[in-house]
Amino acid sequence: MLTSKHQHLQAEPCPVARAVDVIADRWTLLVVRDAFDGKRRFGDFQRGLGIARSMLTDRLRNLVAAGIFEVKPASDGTSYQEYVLTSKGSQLFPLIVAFRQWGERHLFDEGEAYSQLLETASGEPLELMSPTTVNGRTIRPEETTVRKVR
Amino acid sequence: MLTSKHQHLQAEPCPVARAVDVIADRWTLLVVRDAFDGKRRFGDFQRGLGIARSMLTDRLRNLVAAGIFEVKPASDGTSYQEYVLTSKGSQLFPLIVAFRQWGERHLFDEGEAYSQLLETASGEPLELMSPTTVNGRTIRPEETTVRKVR
DNA sequence: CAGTATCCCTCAAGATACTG
DNA sequence: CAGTATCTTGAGGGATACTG
Repeated sequence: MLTSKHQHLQAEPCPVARAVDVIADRWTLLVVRDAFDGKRRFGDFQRGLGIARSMLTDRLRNLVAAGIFEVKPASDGTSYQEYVLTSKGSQLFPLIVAFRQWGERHLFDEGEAYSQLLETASGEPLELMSPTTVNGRTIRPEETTVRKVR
Repeated sequence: MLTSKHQHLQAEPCPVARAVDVIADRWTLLVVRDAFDGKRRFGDFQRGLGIARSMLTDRLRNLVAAGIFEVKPASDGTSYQEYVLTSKGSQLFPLIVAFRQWGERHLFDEGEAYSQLLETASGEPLELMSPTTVNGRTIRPEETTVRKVR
């Protein structure tokens, strides 16, 4: 059996540390990205990513164990399985969008083509996400504090 | 010299893939988190994270090379350096907040304590970030499409 | 204090072959 | 097609010692 990750961060009181421990792995994040893009089958992920089969097996297992994917019987009647996002998994959408928006802004040359995320109905790109106060005002990092433990 | 990362994703047209390639590494993300928490010195990061010195050297080097940190002379007059977020680095704030908010909601038991991010002035936690259309309406993953290349 | 230089060991990762 | 099993390589990562 392939090993899972270190896990030592799961005892941390910082939610960032725990979240990083669960999903901040290159293959894991790309699998989740593809799931938001509608992929569900082992072969869909495997071909799209060019990931080694054993790696994909490992990542899918971890994602299911983490409650991010759930396994369902294949919708086409074959005896295989589909990996679909749970509610917990779907709530990773803002995280994937945050990766995307930062990448769009900072990792492409002027005029260089990139794949874009659009609102299907309007064809418009999304608004740039930013943290806001409860009143809806955009907040800058310097205006925030971490309260150590609650 | 310690090696940098694979880099093969930097040719990808998907901004998520490129961004993942640059920053989706456990230590890298925790260093950036600490930078938002005000840390600037090698020793600050090292003690806070318990990271091996050589690992920290490698991560800081990569972060500077990626334009996320810039090196400045120490503000206390010593001959050492400080690592401060550039504008590009500061724009990772929504990403870190996305990790935090997902972690808060899904990786702590009911009533379990966690370190919280607050608006300093009001003491209030931030609003839950979510992707919106240009009109400000919250959008769900199923309402979006990736347009392959532009 | 802020790094650099080694050493060493585990594990991540790909390649390949096999199975129901 | 959807995995599992095995093998090998090299990178990730910690520990320790050294340097300006």
